Amino acid sequence: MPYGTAAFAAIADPTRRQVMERLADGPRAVGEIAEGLPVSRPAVSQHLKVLKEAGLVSDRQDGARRIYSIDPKGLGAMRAWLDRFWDTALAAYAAEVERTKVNDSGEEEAEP
Amino acid sequence: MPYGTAAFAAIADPTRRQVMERLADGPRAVGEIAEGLPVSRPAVSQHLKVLKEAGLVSDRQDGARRIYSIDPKGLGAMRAWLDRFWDTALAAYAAEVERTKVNDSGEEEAEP
DNA sequence: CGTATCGGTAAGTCATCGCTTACGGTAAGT
DNA sequence: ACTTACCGTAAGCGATGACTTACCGATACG
Repeated sequence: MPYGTAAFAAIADPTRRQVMERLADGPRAVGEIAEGLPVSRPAVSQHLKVLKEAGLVSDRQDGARRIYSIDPKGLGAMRAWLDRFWDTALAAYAAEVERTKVNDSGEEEAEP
Repeated sequence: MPYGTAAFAAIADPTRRQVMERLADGPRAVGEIAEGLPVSRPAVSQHLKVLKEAGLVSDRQDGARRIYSIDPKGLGAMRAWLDRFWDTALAAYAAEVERTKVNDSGEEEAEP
């Protein structure tokens, strides 16, 4: 799975997650996204480039401005990975809880 | 949300995701996890420390060995964040698709 | 007891990342 | 055409991170 790798690395950065949350409200231009963020506008541009290459956002030209939107494709890949993982992990955890519960019930094996 | 931050940073690393996938099959000792991975055993120990602090794994002592298991708590936090985000993002995307479709249908505004 | 296995920690190195300032190129307004 | 707004890119810097080898405490085993 060489695709989802970029997405996970992309959302690892807090600033990038802030950008994503702003985009969740709807499409925004770069300047609007950068306004209020604690970093400069060029930094936001670089973050948007990373997010785009990860398949998490898409962009469209609108005159002199550039509008960025969420691209559900990348998000879907991440969710798929998590879900595939989630099932087996939960099963293993349930089995582990069961095992621990048996041991806690007062069984000992060798040394009294 | 200062909690999920650590989890996202943790699974951003490919080696750490490999560790998680091995743990998905069931609890494992450190040596077993490290075997076959392209990094040294101390490196795996450091990765496990990060995963533990992120709430993604938990550990239990078994004699001289230390058994690690998946902790669904951290995974749940990530899923929650993604899901909360997923809904609004999809809605925004649907609206955006609608908007684009209207423009694609052959409307022009000013310059012929 | 002595010896071996298991695994966490310390110290140091090398690459990568996120940020800044400076610049250039395109589109819109006058 | 001149100017202004908008935004991507280049260059450089400081910080963080992943890895290695070396070391050490703790637990089983003879």
